[in-house]
Amino acid sequence: MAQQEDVFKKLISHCKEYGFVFPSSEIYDGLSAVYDYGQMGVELKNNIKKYWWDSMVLLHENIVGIDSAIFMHPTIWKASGHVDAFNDPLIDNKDSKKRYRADVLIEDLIAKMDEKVEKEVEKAAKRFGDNFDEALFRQTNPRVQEHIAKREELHARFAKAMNENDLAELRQIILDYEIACPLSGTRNWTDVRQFNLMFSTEMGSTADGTMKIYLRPETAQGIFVNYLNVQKTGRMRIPFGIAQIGKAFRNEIVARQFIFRMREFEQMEMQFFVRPGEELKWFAQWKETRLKWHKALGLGDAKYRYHDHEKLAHYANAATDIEFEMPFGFKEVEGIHSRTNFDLSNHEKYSGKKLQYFDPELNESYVPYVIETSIGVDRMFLSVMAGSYCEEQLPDGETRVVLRLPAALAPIKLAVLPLVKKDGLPEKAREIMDMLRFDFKCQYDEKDSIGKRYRRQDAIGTPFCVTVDHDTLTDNCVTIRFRDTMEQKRVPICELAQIIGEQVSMKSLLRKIVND
RNA sequence: GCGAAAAUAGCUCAGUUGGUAGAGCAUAACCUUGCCAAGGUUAGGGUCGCGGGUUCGAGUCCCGUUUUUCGCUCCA
Repeated sequence: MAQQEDVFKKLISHCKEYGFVFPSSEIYDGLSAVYDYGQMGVELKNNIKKYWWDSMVLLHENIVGIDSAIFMHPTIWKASGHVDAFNDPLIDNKDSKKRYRADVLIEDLIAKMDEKVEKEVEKAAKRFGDNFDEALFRQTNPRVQEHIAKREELHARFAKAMNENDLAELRQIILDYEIACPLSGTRNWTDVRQFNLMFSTEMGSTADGTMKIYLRPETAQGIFVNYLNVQKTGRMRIPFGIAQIGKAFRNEIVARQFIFRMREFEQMEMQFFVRPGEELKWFAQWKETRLKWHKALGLGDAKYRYHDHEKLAHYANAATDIEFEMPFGFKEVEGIHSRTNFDLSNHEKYSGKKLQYFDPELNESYVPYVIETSIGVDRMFLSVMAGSYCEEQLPDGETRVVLRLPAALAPIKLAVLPLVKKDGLPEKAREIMDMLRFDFKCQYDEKDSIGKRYRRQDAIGTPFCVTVDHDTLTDNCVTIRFRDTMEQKRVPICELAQIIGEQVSMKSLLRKIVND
């Protein structure tokens, strides 16, 4: 474990040192759990997105993409259940370190007070037997009256505090009524805090005409609210899917572990609309398809596993994660959920619009069921980096740091290196650059010894180095050096585009998914 | 959120009982070599995370704060 933490630290340093990931706002001490992608990182990230996008919309006739806005009508988040699920006033007991909903603690106390009244009534009923006038007893008994008064006082105070969202008052109630933690028994409470996992802002520039809106906590809803638009204008027939890549925002209580859990993150989601009753069949199929997509990268099949959910979210009837072995253990990279018709039927309810699909084969209308595949781009990025980072012991005793990135994802596809920076070799190298730059992201380097330059390219995962030497000027051949094996091969310049093209194209990855 | 540890150059780290900041690598220039990181000369780069305090004097001691990592907690 200590060794694994070590690898993780090295990976974070490597990301910074070679321009993959920087802490956000670094010159201002950074912003907690926010990161920026650098010049290498953005290329890798874009390539990951392209691999996913092509695997969805290129390989499936019945999947199309959209790009919906981050701002959405606020009612959408009521319909999706996000507003209700995360609007609770929470309080922590410092001794037991347990977190409670402040309103529930107080409601429990009120319930206890009610019980006391009922007990008094029960006792009196036993004592007086048949002659007992319960209503009269409740109205006149001083002890009952005392309980009820106390209860009413608390209830009024509580209701007012909840109404005004007065968190300090909620805490004061807990202190005044000496509510103790059920676990530790102490009254050592933190402040009451409102935890809303959605970021909010205001739309409209004048003070009175504003509307509270949220930054979307998932991209899925943008697909749901557009599903009929797409279905009708694209003449889609069930089953069909809609794919989307975009930013989402969650105000996590604890955001940590580098780019693994961030408050601003990017999702690649595909919602697949199916007939009711067929959802579990499709769920199983997508589970398989998605794992194949991951494994095609060649980072090692043993690094992936499924994690089936036992506790299901409010919208799901089946769910599984694809986990990747990060330096800090197996962690979720992608979720595959059978979301039933929860979202669409709720949007019907809240919007008042029919969101049904007419199935010409069954000759009936229904609200489709949905299978969701949802993958975090940043987590995927981290898994690719972690799976590629390698400190290799060479036969001569040297250590080589090499990023064994899948060639199709590598930020730089090839480096063009003149063996010496004189005798016309740089000019020849530039010629080769000019020839290949339209097809591949190339880098030119003439500084330092050739070995050093190879290692620099290894560190950023460049799969090919092309070296121009004195013979090149006469025979028009160059040495191509392969990152993973360090092997070298002499090839004619005119063959370079083909040799490299085969290896670095997305096609080579996509074919693996289709053929296997 | 609670607890622990840490923060000094782009990276990894030294820095003595408190006395005005160093190395290696990296970066840039020139010379040299030329197929797997290690030659020479030179240069740039740090208000030691930030803010207070103690002191004649703080990178060093004290307090607060920010950020990061780890453990709990949370994660629709």
